[in-house]
Amino acid sequence: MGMRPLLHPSINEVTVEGILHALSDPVRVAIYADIVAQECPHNCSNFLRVSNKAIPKSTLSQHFRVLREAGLIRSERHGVEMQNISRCIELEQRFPGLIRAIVSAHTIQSAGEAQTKKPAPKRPSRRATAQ
Amino acid sequence: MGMRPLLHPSINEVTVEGILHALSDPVRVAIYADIVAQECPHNCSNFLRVSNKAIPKSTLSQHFRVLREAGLIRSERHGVEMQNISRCIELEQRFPGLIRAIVSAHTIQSAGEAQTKKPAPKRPSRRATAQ
DNA sequence: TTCAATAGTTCGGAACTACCGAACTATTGA
DNA sequence: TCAATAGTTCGGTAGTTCCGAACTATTGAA
Repeated sequence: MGMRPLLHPSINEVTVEGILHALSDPVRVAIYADIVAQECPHNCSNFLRVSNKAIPKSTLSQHFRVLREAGLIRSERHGVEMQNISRCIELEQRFPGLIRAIVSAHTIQSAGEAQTKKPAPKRPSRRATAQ
Repeated sequence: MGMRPLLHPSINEVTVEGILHALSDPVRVAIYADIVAQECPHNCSNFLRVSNKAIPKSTLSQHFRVLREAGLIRSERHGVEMQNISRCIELEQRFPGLIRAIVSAHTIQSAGEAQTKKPAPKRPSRRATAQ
């Protein structure tokens, strides 16, 4: 099966639920925060290098797809690599303050976690920690 | 099996991921927006009366539990009914601007949907509309 | 006190979603 | 043409969500 073309929703197809769902995963919100902060060319390989996490590349690929299809990022192939950029200007127009507030909340939480020194008590999480 | 006591996380156990996950469901964000807007005593029955949706009460009960365990609401039994109130003051301290931005985005989106008159193209949605 | 009504919770299974290894496509540079 | 690199798709399993049925809990009558 060939590769499907990357699909990006138009800005007014973007939903709050889609955005919140996409960013309700600790890995995805970390990826997205990185992209927004524009620390380097943003793609799967780079994320693995920067964050020293061991995430399977198939999983990472899915995460980028979720971010893309939620309207959070725009992905473009550049040679053998992918370039992912934030769509935050468009998003700011549609939902003022939303992205900023989420990224800021993520930063606050990360800072708090770093202080308490515990590896990762982060989430409500699917899998494990069930009710 | 008896009923378990309702559990509310302390404010610093509350996570961004938990909040975003809880509000990434169209029904839950609608419930929560209602609670924040303080339109009436907030509970399952009232939500069914106010929004004219037909949601099974077991599902609704789960939705309230998710909101509660994400730290978004505080639930208290009052006689035969439940009273659910927003924890927005605490939340505003922990994650400034977050709740406001999400509720505001939800309002913007709802307004847009009302205009286009389509019944409900809302979601990224589980079930149906699979990729 | 017993009973019916109301409000919400829990259980269980079906339907759905996510994760990740393996196999694949795509591009570049030797 | 071929190896290397980067990412995607597939498939199966593991986890999550939904919702009807059965349950618990509280109130207000009879």
